[in-house]
Amino acid sequence: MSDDRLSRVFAALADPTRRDLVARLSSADATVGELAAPYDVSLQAVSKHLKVLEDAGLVSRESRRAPVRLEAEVFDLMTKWIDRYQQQAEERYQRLDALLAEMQEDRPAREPAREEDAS
Amino acid sequence: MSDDRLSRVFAALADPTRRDLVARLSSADATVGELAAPYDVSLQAVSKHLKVLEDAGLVSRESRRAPVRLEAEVFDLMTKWIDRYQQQAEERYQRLDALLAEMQEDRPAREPAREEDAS
DNA sequence: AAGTTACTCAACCAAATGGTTGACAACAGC
DNA sequence: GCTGTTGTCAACCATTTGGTTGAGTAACTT
Repeated sequence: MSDDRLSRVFAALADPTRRDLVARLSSADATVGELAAPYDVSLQAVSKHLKVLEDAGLVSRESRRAPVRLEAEVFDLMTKWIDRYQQQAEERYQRLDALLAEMQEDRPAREPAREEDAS
Repeated sequence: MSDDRLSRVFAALADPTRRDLVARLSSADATVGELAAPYDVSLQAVSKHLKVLEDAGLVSRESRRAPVRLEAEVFDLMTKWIDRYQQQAEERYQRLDALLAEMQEDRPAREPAREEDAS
């Protein structure tokens, strides 16, 4: 895995267990033990998942046994990236639509309607 | 990796090369060869990256040599997930702030100011 | 101070990932 | 209908990932 910030955040959220941890932490802070309880994997496995989330900056803790807290600001990193390219793509499709519409308008003028095209 | 849709999308975007492909495709459709040109990895590697993006529903093609097209709607999947938990977390923090503010107001009434606290 | 509880570290394992090279398939152009 | 170009498939390799178990550390409790 690449180690840049955005890559770590996306990679962290690519795992359904970790997404579920984030979902639960959005309702309430919780300790590692509390977080681990619902899953049928070992506590160590959940501890590792939390480390991945922590390395991505998605969660934090003040000390070992302190409740884990969601760092929701990191979401902005993602939404900014997404919005940028989504917007760019949509603008492009709008221009394409406009172009097609323009071609539709122009054609009858340049190539007058035949019988089949007439209303 | 889990095979649910959201996992595939996040995993696909966890790689910087694939994010760059998406970024470039947001400006213009392009063939596999065109997309591969700027990178110093093999064409096969880029072809694999595109397959990952395609399996995630992020890009599509009409035929093998046709230009690759970005499917920007998939971004909505992510933003919906993100927004939901970001919003939930933020509301919770607002309630926490409100609670703290309330406690600040209440304390002087319940526990009258001692000398040190007085203005 | 000692014991329990809560968590992490370390070593290991199987499977997935990102890359390679070589052979193959499919489509344009002559 | 060949031929060259474009892209994919297959096999392989090193590294990473997500899981395990066992041992260790750190912090409450008494």
